[in-house]
Amino acid sequence: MANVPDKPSLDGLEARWGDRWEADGIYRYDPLQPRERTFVVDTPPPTVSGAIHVGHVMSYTHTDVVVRYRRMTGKTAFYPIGWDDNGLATERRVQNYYGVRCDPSLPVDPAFDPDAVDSSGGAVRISRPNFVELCERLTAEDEKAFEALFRTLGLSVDWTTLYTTIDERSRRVSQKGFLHLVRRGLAYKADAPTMWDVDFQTAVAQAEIEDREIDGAYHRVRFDGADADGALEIETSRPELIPSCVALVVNPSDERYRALVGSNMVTPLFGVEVPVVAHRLADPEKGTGAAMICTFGDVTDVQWWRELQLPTRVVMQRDGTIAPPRWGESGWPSGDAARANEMQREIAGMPAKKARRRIAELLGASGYLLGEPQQVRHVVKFYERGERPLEIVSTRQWYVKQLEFRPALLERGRQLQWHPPHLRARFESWVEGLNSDWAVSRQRFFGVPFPAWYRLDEEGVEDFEHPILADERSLPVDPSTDAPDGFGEDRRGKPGGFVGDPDVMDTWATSSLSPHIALGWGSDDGLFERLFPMDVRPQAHEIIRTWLYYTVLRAHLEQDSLPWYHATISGWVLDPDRKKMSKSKGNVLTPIGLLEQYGADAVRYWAASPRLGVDTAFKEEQIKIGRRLAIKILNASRFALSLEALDGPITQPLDRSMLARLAEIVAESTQAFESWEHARALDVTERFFWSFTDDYLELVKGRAYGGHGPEAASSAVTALRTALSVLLRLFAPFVPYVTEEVWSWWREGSIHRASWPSASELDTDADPTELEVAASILGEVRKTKALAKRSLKTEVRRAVVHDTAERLAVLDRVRTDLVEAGNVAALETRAADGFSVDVELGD
RNA sequence: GGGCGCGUAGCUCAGUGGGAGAGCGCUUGCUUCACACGCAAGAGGUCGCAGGUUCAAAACCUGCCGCGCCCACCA
Repeated sequence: MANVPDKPSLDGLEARWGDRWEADGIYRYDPLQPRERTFVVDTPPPTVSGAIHVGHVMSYTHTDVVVRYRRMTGKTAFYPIGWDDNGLATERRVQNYYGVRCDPSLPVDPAFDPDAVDSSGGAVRISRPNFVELCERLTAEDEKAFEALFRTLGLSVDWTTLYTTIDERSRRVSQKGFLHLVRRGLAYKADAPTMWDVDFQTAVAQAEIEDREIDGAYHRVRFDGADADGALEIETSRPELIPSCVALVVNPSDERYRALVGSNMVTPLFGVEVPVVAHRLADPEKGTGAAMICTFGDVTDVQWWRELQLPTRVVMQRDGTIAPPRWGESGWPSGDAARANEMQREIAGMPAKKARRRIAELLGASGYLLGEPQQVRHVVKFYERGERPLEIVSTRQWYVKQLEFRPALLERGRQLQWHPPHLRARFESWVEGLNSDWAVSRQRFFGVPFPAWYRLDEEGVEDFEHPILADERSLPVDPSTDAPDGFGEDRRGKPGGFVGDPDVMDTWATSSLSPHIALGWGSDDGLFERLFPMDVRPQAHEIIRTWLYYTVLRAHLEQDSLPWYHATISGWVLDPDRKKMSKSKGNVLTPIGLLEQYGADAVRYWAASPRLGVDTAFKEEQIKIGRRLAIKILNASRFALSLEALDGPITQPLDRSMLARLAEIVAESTQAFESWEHARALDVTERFFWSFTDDYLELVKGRAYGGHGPEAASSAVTALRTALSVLLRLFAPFVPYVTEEVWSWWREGSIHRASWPSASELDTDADPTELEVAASILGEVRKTKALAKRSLKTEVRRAVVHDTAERLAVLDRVRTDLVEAGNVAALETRAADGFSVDVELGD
């Protein structure tokens, strides 16, 4: 009946079964199934410009295991796949890979050859179309690598659903979502201070900011009173911003300065009169208790500037250098405008760091710097992909409202079922800490453009207050090449004509619509309406504040709903020293070699072992164990399937007992999966499996070969095959290749479309005790042989089992198997309170 | 400063009211007719510390110590 190979092997299973599954459409979504029989996953589209590492393997395996389980319970899976290729991550990779920079002012070079770029003299500037072409070219290559990995790993995604975050569907959905927000007043354009990366020269959002500790220096600086009496000392790490100082601030309760509040002081070097103001956020404990307010040094400055309605005097330019004098001889509200301009010329064009040193010298020379600058390590905000501290500059950006929805979003967080539950706290602390609306426009190139244009008045000045929005039916549009309705392309850039919005969306503005993209929101096949909200969002914990948060926000605003019912959060894979893997540390482990060396099942076994939410140190040993398991499955199956005896009724107590125990395992595994605890499901199955091979198989081996007659043999064989069928299915979500291979030896169809085992297939009337008693006695016999350094074949002349009457009665039912497996000549029993076995070995 | 999590054998981790566990590693054996990519066995732990609750605590409570992360602050 079974077609069992002589030398079963794991080699080549990935390619063989991968092709077969694809050809047979095993993992294809079935749109005819009703929603309740569909399992819908918001698969993370990985950032293809990033390194493939073992963390991907772990988190994607976690999801795949769960999907495979659901599929076997009779559901069809909508398990899409996408690539996140849009955005700054790709641009940065293209810049480094080809040695280029995008310069939108350059015309297209039709003859541009990326392979001929000579960047030895610094990055080569190329046009925007040429740059975007390179982005597309490189991401296409990166996507191939990811697809190869995901296919080898055996992810059961439906490859017909493939999308990328820059493709036409994603652009259409992103633009449609944006237009809805604008029309409902939930997105708006504003000119306001924004966090700004001076190298990438783009706005960034709060979610993309990280703190880093860097070297700095506190400078103690004296401000003289405007009326010649009184002076105020402040401490600042950014003296180069003195020209943009608009006020000094103290705490209203600070007795030391109370008298000065309301008076004016004069900025050193620049001679500008600024008021002393009081505000609760001024901390008397910090520095001198008095601080200067600049436009803008940090977010507190912005808050002071806004709440105290201070003037604006910006000196920091978008490229991170100090602006040249721009207020003219009379423009400075300074007692000595000529000197102020002279001072600014001293630092104009310098990057902040250099200007800081120069200003410190000038302050020192004129006696305003008190003591030496004090070197400190301090924490500064950086764009997560950036290299220099963020500046705050005033720019016109699109924003999505979020501040006013904080209470509603917290409630959404409570409705969502988190696995593990405690990670909801991260979501909550993020929502509670939001300090501004979402700055969603980026001054970049490889992204989804805003479907908006601006009219030019007769002077050619843009009317930002009244954007022309694209018609939803025309999406996606590119306002840099498409003209708005009612305008010909010849009106572009002309007075009385229009210009396109030059910006692109934050990549999260697209990714936050991943359920909408995957389900084809806005297309008329009804898929979105049927399957939204999805069942589960799987992801890693570091992007709770970005991807998870933004997706919840968008679904709340657009659908007044959660985007999914569950969120499963995988931990990180740490390096063996428990350090986070990162490119800069050079400790990133790529899984490709591991997959080649150990096989996909082994790697998946390792990946599925940690629970959700737990960071785990990488251990190659765990992968070897996975391989050992896969090989064991192969060999145990070969044994069970190559026995000659025919199937027959399961009559023997040991056989029934084993199946009864297996029924418990089925129940435990099922319950674990239903509780989203895949690791426990694997653990209970694996634990049983090893005792199955070590104890049960050994106990019935002689009988199965026919040593006690055909009926006893067929009972064993049938029990073995019944158990094998169940075990293979319990293992199938974790090790899909080896289980499919074995299944194919004796069963029709794919195991991955077989039904999840149920206790009703097994003997639930029997008692698992027989197996347990037999195994424990066999263990004692083995121990005696091992301690005597004898072969396990050694005959036992006499074994005396001491145990309770109940257990001795149980023993009696499995006596034959036990005697055979232990090679026991005489097995005697004695009633006793506790369990022990006296073993007398033969010669 | 606020929050979350963790601390169990050399290592990686499971166990959440009643016997201190698994795998790896180590040690010692065993060519046993599914498997030497194997099998069997052994050694190894005051369950971070202190107090409390309980007949009973690794588990529950309180405090402390250590580690990691998140948020906030960051003059």
